[in-house]
Amino acid sequence: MYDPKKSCPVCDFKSGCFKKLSPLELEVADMRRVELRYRRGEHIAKQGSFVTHILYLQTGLVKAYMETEGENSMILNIFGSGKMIGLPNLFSSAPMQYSVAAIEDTVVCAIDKKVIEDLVQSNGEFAKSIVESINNCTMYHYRRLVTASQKQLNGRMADALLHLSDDVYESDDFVMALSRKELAELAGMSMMSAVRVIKDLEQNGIITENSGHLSISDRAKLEQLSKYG
Amino acid sequence: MYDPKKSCPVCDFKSGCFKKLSPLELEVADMRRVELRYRRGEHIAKQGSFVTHILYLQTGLVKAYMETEGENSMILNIFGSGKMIGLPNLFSSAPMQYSVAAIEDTVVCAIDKKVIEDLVQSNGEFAKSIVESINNCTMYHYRRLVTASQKQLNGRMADALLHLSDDVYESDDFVMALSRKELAELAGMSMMSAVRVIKDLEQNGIITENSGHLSISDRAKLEQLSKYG
DNA sequence: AAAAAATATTGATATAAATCAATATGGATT
DNA sequence: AATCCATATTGATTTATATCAATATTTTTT
Repeated sequence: MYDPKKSCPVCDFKSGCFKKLSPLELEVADMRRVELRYRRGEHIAKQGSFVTHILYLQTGLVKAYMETEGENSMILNIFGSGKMIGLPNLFSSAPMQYSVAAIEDTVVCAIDKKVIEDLVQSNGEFAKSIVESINNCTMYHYRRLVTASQKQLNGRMADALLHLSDDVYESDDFVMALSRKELAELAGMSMMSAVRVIKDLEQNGIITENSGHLSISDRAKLEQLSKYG
Repeated sequence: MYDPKKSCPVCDFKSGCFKKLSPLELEVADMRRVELRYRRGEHIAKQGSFVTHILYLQTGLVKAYMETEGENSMILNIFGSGKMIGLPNLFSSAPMQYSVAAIEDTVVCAIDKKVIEDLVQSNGEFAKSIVESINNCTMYHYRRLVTASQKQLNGRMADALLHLSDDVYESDDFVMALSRKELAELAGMSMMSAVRVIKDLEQNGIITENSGHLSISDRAKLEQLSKYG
């Protein structure tokens, strides 16, 4: 059922930052790592728990979300393959700020946090690429904050869809793995509002949806909604 | 008018991460640095411009804010002395994502970005402390995002005040340097709403304000508002 | 295949918060 | 001290969006 796990040095799914490592460094990382498989819907990490490992997303799709007072949580980010999860907890004993769950079947490498921390300190190129990776997230969160606090329904949904298209699927045409509820939690609105807004986008020919497949048919308009809507 | 500027190796205002540097490294940084003084209200950095320097806030108080479509901008963060500004732009050619302006008279060290980047790559302890610093910001932005998208007026203002008290002034009792408009932009609401909410907090004995001095008289209630309000 | 459960859709209503508008206050400038 | 301008305050109204409630559809379980 499980493929035999490949060791880091010969792994084809290597993350950008791991390409900066020597064979020896990769060996060390390999010894402090486990490969984990999750099915659609399964929990991967729980908000409030200790962070002992950094997760590298080999294949699949996950959501990082904050569970808040009240029942609706809020999705911080959707991560596709190649992304690292947990970097904000490097050099910190703070508990996990968010939970992680699989949206699609997912394979994760869990690497001892200490190994990553040591590499940041001992390998300048690696440190650089970790900082780059964290900073990309920061930029996204800035935009996200503006979206959340200044835009209304159409603009918020447009931003959520553009994020999926640009950063996650890297295509105008993708299998929409998120439920309406999840889309609502990503865009920051109630599920009912999400349904209405999406219906509206379809009726205006901005997006097309059939059998779980979403395509952005009028990107220009969607971007305009993101700006002014 | 200007004090003679002290060189980095003997500076008492040194940031945490600079304490990790050797005298030689400090010399190098010192040569690629200018000290700048700004008066209350002055612009320090402009959104959209190239980022050539990392700013170290020696003394004073500044706001980092995003200028958005429409006229109200949004304040991302208030920084007091000892903070570094511009770290998210390390190893990136992206333009400045936000503007920075002085709220109080402020002294800033502007250090060549390249110098900081080189130090991250060559000095592991320095890299560690830069990552720590970025990650603290990230944690704040996560909380901020939840505030913006899930809380209503009272909770949003409570969070803004708690941020000022906990992270900026580190006291329950401080000179409120922000105008109502700025408080509104920090809490994510209209200025009129900010006025009303603050009036309410005063009437309920949660905060006290006189002659520009704010004190949190009932922190427990304020924290409760942050949670459920 | 039938039943049950979860998810999605739609319309009607309630509510939070923005906007509009008028007035007040406090600093700055002359 | 008088004028001016920016900031602040307050009430009335409008608007966006959540909530409530009913129904439909899809998915899962039996």
